[in-house]
Amino acid sequence: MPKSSVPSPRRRLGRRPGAPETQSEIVDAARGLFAAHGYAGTSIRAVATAAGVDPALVHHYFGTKEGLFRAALEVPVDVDSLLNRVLTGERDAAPVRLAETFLDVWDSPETGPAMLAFLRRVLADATATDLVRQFAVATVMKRAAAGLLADVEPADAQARVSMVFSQLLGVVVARRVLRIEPLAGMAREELVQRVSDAVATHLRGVPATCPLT
Amino acid sequence: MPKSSVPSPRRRLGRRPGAPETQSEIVDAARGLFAAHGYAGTSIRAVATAAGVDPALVHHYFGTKEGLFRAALEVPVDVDSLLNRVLTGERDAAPVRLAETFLDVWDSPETGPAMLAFLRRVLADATATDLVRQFAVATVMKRAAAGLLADVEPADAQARVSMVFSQLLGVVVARRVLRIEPLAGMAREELVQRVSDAVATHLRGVPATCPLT
DNA sequence: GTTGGAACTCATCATCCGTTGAGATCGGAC
DNA sequence: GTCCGATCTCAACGGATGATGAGTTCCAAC
Repeated sequence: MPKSSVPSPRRRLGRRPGAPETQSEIVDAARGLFAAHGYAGTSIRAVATAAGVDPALVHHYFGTKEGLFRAALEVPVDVDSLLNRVLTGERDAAPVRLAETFLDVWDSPETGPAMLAFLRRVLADATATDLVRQFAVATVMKRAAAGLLADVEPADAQARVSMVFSQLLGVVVARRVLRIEPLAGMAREELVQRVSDAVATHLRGVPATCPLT
Repeated sequence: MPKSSVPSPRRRLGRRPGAPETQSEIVDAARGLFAAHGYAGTSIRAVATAAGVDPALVHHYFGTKEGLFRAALEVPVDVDSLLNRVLTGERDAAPVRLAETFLDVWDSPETGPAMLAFLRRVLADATATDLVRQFAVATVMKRAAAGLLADVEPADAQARVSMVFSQLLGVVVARRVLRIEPLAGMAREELVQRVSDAVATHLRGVPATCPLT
C-alpha cells in the first residue's frame, strides 16, 4: 500500500499550458503501480501522485478505478503478428525466434509493464483466467502446434506446445513476479539460449545443441 | 474487495460455550480470502465475518493484520526431506526423482490443495513473495545446486537450477492456476517424462534420452 | 476579441479500514 | 462456590479511500 510514489509537485490551478499528454502519463503510472502492488494495493491517489496530478483528474478521464484499471490493462502487443514472426523462417531456428520474441515482449519498457499488470490480473482473477485459457488454448497454441509440429501426431503436438507454454510462463513468473535470482538478472543472450534449448527439447525431444535422433 | 463472505451470525456477548476452535477457523478463513483476493484485497473485517467472529477477536489472537497473514502462511510440506529424497540416489535419475517428487506434492489430495492456496498467496502478495524468494534462493536452490551440480562452476549451477525452478513453477501454474489443456489433464507418466527431460536439459544440457556430450 | 469546451484543481462527502480499550461471558483450578 | 484468566463482543477512534461537484485556467474556433 504505497502512500505515494514520486511526487512531482506541479500543482497549479486550471488547465496547464502546452500540449496535454497527461492522460497517457496517468495510464503509465497506473500500469507501474498496478503491476507492482496489484489492484487492491494501488490507490487512485497514489497513481495521481505518481503522475503529478490531482486524484479528481483521474476520475475525470477514467470515471472509476475499474475504468483506470481497464485502460492500464490493454494488452499492448499484437499476438497474431508475433506468432507469425515466430512461425515463419527456418524451422530449426524457431525455438530461438520464440525465446527472443517472448523475452522482447516481457522485457521491453514499452510493453513489459502492461504485460506484467495483465499477468497479475490473470493469475489473481478467475474471469481473466478463463479468457486467457480460451484464448491461449483455442487460438495461440493450436496455431503454434500446427505451424511448428505439422508432421507430429496432433495430440502429441498439443502436449508439446503446452509444455513449451509452461516453460515460458514459468520463466516470466519466476523473473518478474517472484524475481528469483539469478534468473531475474540473467543476461539476455544467456536467457535466450537456455530458454530456446528447453523449448527445443519440448518440441523435438532434444535441445538445439543436440543432434536429432 | 469482499464486503463479507459467509456471514454466520453467531453473535452473542462474551465467551462461547464448548471447546474453542475459533482461532483455527479464523486462520482457515484468512487462508481462503488471502488466496482469493491477496493481502491488500482482504480486510480483517471480511475474515472475521467469514469466521463468524468479531474483528477485534482477530486482533486479540494475532495482534495485527500482518500477524494474521503470517499465521496463514504455513507451507504444508517438509521441504528439507523432499530435497533429500531428490538429492540422494543415482545421479542420472535425479531429474526423474525431482519430477516425481514435485508432482506428488502438487497432485496429492493431502498436500495439493494447501500448496495451491500457498501458491496463490505467493503470486498475489508481495510480502509472501519476499519470503518465498529468500527461502527459495537462499536455501533450496543453493542446496540443489550444490547437490546436483557439484562439478559445475557455481554461477552456472545457480543459473541452471533457477531454470529448473522456472520450468517446475510454469508447470504448476499452467496446470493448477490457469488449467491449460492438455497439460492440466495429462497422465502422470507422460508428465513425469516430459518434465524430467526438460529438467535434464537444464541441468546437463541434454535430455535424459539424449547421449551426454 | 469573445466564447465554448477541454483540462485541471480544490474542498468535501460517505464509507471502509486497522486498531484499541472496556466490558461481558464462560471454563477450570482450588 | 468463588475467582481468575481465557474467550469473545461492543463501541468508537483516526485515517485513508473512491467518488462528486463546483470552480479555475487554458486552447482554439469563429
